[in-house]
Amino acid sequence: MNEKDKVTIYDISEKLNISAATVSRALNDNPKISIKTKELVLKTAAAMNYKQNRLAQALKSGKTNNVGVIVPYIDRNFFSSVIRGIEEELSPHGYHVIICQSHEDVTNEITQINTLLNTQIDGIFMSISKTTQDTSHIQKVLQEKTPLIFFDRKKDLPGFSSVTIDDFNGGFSATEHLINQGCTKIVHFSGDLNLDIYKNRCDGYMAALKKHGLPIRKEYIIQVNSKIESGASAISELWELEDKPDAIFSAGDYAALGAIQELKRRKVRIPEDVCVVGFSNEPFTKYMELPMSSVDQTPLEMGKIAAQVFLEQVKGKQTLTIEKKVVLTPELCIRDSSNRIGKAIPTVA
Amino acid sequence: MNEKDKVTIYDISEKLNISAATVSRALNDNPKISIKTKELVLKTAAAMNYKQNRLAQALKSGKTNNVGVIVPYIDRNFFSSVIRGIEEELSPHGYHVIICQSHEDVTNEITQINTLLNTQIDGIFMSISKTTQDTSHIQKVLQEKTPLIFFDRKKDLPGFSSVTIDDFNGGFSATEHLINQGCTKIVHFSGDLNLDIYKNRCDGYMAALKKHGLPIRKEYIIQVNSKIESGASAISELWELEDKPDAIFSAGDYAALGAIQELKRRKVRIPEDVCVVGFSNEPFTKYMELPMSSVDQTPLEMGKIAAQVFLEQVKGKQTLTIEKKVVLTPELCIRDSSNRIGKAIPTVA
DNA sequence: TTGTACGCGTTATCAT
DNA sequence: ATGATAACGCGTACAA
Repeated sequence: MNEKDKVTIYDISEKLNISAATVSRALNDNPKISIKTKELVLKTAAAMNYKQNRLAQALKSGKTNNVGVIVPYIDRNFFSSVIRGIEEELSPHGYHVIICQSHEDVTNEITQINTLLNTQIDGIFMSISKTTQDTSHIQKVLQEKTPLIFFDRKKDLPGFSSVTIDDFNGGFSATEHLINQGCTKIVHFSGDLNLDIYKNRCDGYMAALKKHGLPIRKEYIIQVNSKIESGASAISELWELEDKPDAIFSAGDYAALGAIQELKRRKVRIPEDVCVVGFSNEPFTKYMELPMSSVDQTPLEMGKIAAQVFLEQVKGKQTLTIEKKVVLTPELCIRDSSNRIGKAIPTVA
Repeated sequence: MNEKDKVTIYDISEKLNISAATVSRALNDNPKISIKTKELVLKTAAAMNYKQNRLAQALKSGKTNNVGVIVPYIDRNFFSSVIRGIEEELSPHGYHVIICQSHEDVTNEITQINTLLNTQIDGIFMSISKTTQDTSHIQKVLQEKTPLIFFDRKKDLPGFSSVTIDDFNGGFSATEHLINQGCTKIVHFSGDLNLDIYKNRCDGYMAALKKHGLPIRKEYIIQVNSKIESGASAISELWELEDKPDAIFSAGDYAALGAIQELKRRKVRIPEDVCVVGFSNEPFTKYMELPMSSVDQTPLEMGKIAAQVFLEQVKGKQTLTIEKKVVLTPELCIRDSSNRIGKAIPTVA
């Protein structure tokens, strides 16, 4: 009873002395078929261990039921959470999720979009890499009438939907929270300003300062990367200044962590002397020596909503260029690193 | 210049007044073709923005260049790291990685294997769910002559390759390390013993005790899940005992974290009174109040090696049932939570 | 070196 | 209700 070769609808049509077309109809709930033969087909199909070849189906229909997701790195908590959201929303609809990593390199991004297109995926989800400037490779996707949905890191291009968080709001509320804690000299660790998300967080930061009548000081805005060391050395730099800051709002959690480590090394008290707020709400933030405040980007929800946008898009195919921009509100998680309430605020010497 | 419909080899054969076969040959570096026409085809193909339809190719060849990965949850650091390893090793060879989540439920696992098989993937990588007992759905994969490679959580079945870590060794060395710190009353938080990995860690623990002449006490082996609360309540239970332990070796980091939190609440000093070692080396362990010792499972490497095993398997197709078992050695990362000796030494990432 | 013809497994159109 | 046939896009024996 070994089935070495796949059984096709022809095998079963032969066995039943009917045509392959009828078999196909039976398998696809086609109304134009008698219940008798339908049941017969279904039964023997099961008996013969028949499996639909979705490849052939796909070639015929032009739909693969596969989508591609392009992210910088899949093992970054934020991205894997978004992917989880996408997968969980899409798999009940029969879609499979293919993952690609750009390693923050446009070159990879380009080839991945191309090979993804070649495999005839039904849609692409993508967070652009830091090095993506030119967008011609993305524009090309539009011509293939393949839906591409940006999440988190997007480019503002006509014809593309996106799901992002309100990074301006995130930066604004984090900064305002620090002001409410009594901080007035607030430093911002900014990320790569080529990415809108970091630009917006920075804008939000500045807007909050402005609203509260605080000066925007150039030397208080420092470009860092997402490494711990980067945050630490930024602190070293800052502590050379005459006028030392009393708060850090970092656009990333790792830089914030590095800052905290370096501040401790310098015996600076947190949050008494300096408050710190990060961004991303990485899992480690709540388990730190001093649980760190951070802005949560609700990645799971972001993934689910991106998937929903995709589903809408493929359903209502008539409207070719649907363009939907969803903006989620981030959530500020206040923890000990920026919570002075309940702690005695020391008199400044 | 809008190309609404995909251009095929027929379109380009028409334009050049040659046969589609010749075009195909040109595109595939077939030796039986003149350099002239080959270059001509390549040039016009590029000009017409031709893209291979890998779907048709796949249907023809029986190879999709897709592999499936089935894990409980994709946003768990360990799994996303393994997947990263698989992706990075396989993508240079033209493979795409499809991800599936079992949510620790065999039912999902079964349907995922089936749909994956229907889409004609070239291979499956999988870590079984906690609830997987019966393995008939896995056995079926063998008949389809589709390679399936286990990683981390495996079932010992003939015909299947696997890449795992030596969990026995992990449990053994962690326990021995605790003994070397002077601990004699060592508790083990065990995971679900349905999974070999947890059984082996437990066996390693017991072997270390035995080797050093320490008794194996039933009340010192506690079954926990991978939640923080589970570790905390285990401590509460243990602290009811007359004879309180002086060390915890947990088969998971989250339970270990819960234990540490509860111990602190009870003013138990770590590592002076109780040493703690976890398992998995989750990112948060090194950023904790007290950086936690843990056993690293080298997930990235595990993924890469699993991918290599797969590649070998599809290359040397002649040998049908190759069965390769790779066992990696885990790495004990000693940090403050179990380091009574050089306490001042800061832990390296 | 190039062209012809067929098949991969399905589904859809047209007859019957 | 069912059957024959074409077509999806490609690769490849076989023939020329």
